Amino acid sequence: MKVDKISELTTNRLSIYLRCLHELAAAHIKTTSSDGLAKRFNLNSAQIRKDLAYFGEFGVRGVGYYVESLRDHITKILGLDRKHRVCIVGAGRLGTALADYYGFSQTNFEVVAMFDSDVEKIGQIIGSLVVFDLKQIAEVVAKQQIDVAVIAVPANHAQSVLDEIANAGITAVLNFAPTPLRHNDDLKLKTVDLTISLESLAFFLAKPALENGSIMKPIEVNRRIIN
Amino acid sequence: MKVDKISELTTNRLSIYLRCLHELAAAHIKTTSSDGLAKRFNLNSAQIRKDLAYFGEFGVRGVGYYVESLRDHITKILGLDRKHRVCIVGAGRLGTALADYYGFSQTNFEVVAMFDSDVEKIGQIIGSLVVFDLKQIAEVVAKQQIDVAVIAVPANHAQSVLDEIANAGITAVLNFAPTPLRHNDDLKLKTVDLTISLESLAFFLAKPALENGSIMKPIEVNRRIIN
DNA sequence: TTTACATTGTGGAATAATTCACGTGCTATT
DNA sequence: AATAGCACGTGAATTATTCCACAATGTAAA
Repeated sequence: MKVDKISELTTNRLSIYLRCLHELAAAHIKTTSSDGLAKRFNLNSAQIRKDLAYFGEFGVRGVGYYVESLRDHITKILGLDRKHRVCIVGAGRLGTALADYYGFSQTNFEVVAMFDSDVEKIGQIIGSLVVFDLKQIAEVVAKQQIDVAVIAVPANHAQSVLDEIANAGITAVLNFAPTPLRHNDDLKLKTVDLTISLESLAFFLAKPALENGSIMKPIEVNRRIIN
Repeated sequence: MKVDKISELTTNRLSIYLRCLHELAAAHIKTTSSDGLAKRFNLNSAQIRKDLAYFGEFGVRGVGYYVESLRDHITKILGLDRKHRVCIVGAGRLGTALADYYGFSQTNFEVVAMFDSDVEKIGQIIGSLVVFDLKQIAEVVAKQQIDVAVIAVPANHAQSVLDEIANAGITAVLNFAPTPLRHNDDLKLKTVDLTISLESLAFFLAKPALENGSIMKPIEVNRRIIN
């Protein structure tokens, strides 16, 4: 199959498939099928086959996919076959919570440094990490070979923090500050905006019940997993 | 304009516009235009006009949009003109960080209760909140008039927690557990999956540099804000 | 009042994403 | 070895989303 660019929707789904494959492998299940996976996630099976086919022919007709083999392929595709070294900028509540977020260590991400500009916080020890002065970021990033940064500072500081991160040579950033950020094209910025998520719930609550279908429709289990 | 269903992409953008309108209003700016907004977010101006037009004709031709009036309209559309009462299930690191997350209080969301099943945590005081036993959720939700729940428990407990939340009558849930969850159609579930976000960064880092365009292209400022 | 100008609201084109549907190739059984 | 059955891989159809382009409609100035 030929494609110029892989959609982020596709790579997001690969993450989901991968997690499922880990579970199947742990349960000693040897093979699975696009249909089997699709049912778990309430996705279309053709979509799963297509997502995978962008990267190669991993399946066997009449059989499906070998769980361990597919898991290894996706792991490689997503670049999870090597360790990623992460720093967190912002040693507040959110930053410290993220510092020992289980999900990070789960998949080859390791938080190796924290930064802050607040003199009260610099030097503090959080978990097993010392909080560095943000001014030192370039040197620490170089020495520690950090390749991913997390922004966990208030919105009004996020742009300058991002600039410093970019300056330090980091090209992959996960941002929790609810604000638009400017950046060069060679830096990948992923923003997790909790405010938007919350407000989309509020919109749902604001809609008249009829529109939501909660009154008219009979009880029904929905297996939708991706919002 | 006539539409059956508003896309979530549209409502997410409304949140973004709203935040910007708050800033403009704070700066005493009276009017703005779809083009002015579009430039801030690197969006197409027609898209902004269309997003707004789904809900009414808020603009004035030749002038643009009155900042305060548009802000008020969007606030109402998103259901942010009334308080939402939030509970957080899971009093671990993430849950407690979320409990006093500034962004919540920013837009009419108030965290009014926390729950956990761990006897060590029940009864603890976090900020100004006591951690309740999850078993009590139905009665607390009713008494406190809670309408939004946040799931901040490990993935393996998330499904049963969601079931209890749904049972308690809550219909809007923000989920941080990285796992697919089953639910009825009359419940709105929004999942924030940090693992997927991280892995999409890893994919970017894994791609050969040429594909990313970092070598071939001249320096250029990208104003992209939505990933 | 007329004219010049700015910006909306929107039909329709273009692009992107999902789903259908079917030929292909592999396995298993007889 | 032949046949049946299953599930992949993928071109084509459908659906969703974004963007273009322009008539409509407002303001402001002469």
